[in-house]
Amino acid sequence: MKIATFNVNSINARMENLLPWLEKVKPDIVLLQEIKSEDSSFPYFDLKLQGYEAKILGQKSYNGVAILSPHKIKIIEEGLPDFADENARYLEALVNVKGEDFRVASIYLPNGNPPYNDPDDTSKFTYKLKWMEALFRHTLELIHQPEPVILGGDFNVIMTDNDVYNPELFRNNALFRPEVISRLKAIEYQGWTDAFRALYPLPLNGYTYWDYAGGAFQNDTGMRIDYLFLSPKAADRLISCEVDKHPRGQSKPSDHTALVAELR
DNA sequence: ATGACGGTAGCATACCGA
Repeated sequence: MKIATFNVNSINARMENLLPWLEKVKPDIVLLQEIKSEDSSFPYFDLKLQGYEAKILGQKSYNGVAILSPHKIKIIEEGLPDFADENARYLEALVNVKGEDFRVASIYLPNGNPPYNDPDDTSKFTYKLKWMEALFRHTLELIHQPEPVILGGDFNVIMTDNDVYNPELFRNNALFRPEVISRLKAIEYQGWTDAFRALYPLPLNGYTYWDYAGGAFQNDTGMRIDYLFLSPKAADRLISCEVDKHPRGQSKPSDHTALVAELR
């Protein structure tokens, strides 16, 4: 069973990049973030031609998450339970792969940095912390589910100094603040396994994002902010987990790339 | 110190992003 997470930074702008990647990698489940589209503009037909059914929690212009699979997808949650959110950032489903149910969530955690025109505005950071606390409460339930559970997405958190090309430059950034790192660690401590780090200990670079500006991809000045977290039943079956840098090097790429794991 | 670069809405430029 192959599962991937990929922040595509607009699905409609990314189809020429995404479709060849699906064709080559053939994942059983794909968790997408930042689709930046709603039902009326989502490319259901072109994905179906590639063999993929799609379920989405859409939003115009910003955010939006989706789950793709050639197998049957049953939506369980649209948005985090018991959390009023005006943004489309959480979608949970059961996907039946070859007779077995997997519970998966596509997560687009808030960025949390202030708008450029108002650096003292902390409202986005407060929202990020609240969002993480709501996620903590829900993952506490999820880890006890009978199916293997995979949480995947763009978590917008840099966990350690080894996960960013220049830690000092980001020390005060909302992706790297101690309040945010401690909240993601608290979720991990519930018993989730960071699939990439379980197989590739520090300090190996597992960057999943490189800024469009300044030749960041060519210079490998990136950060590791996309994750696949596995419940114990899923972690016991982990075979591989790789950052697939290929789509990031193609024309018209997303600024993120895909993270792919295989479970036996 | 700042911006780079890219997407969307909608038609000039503002907002968002990591």
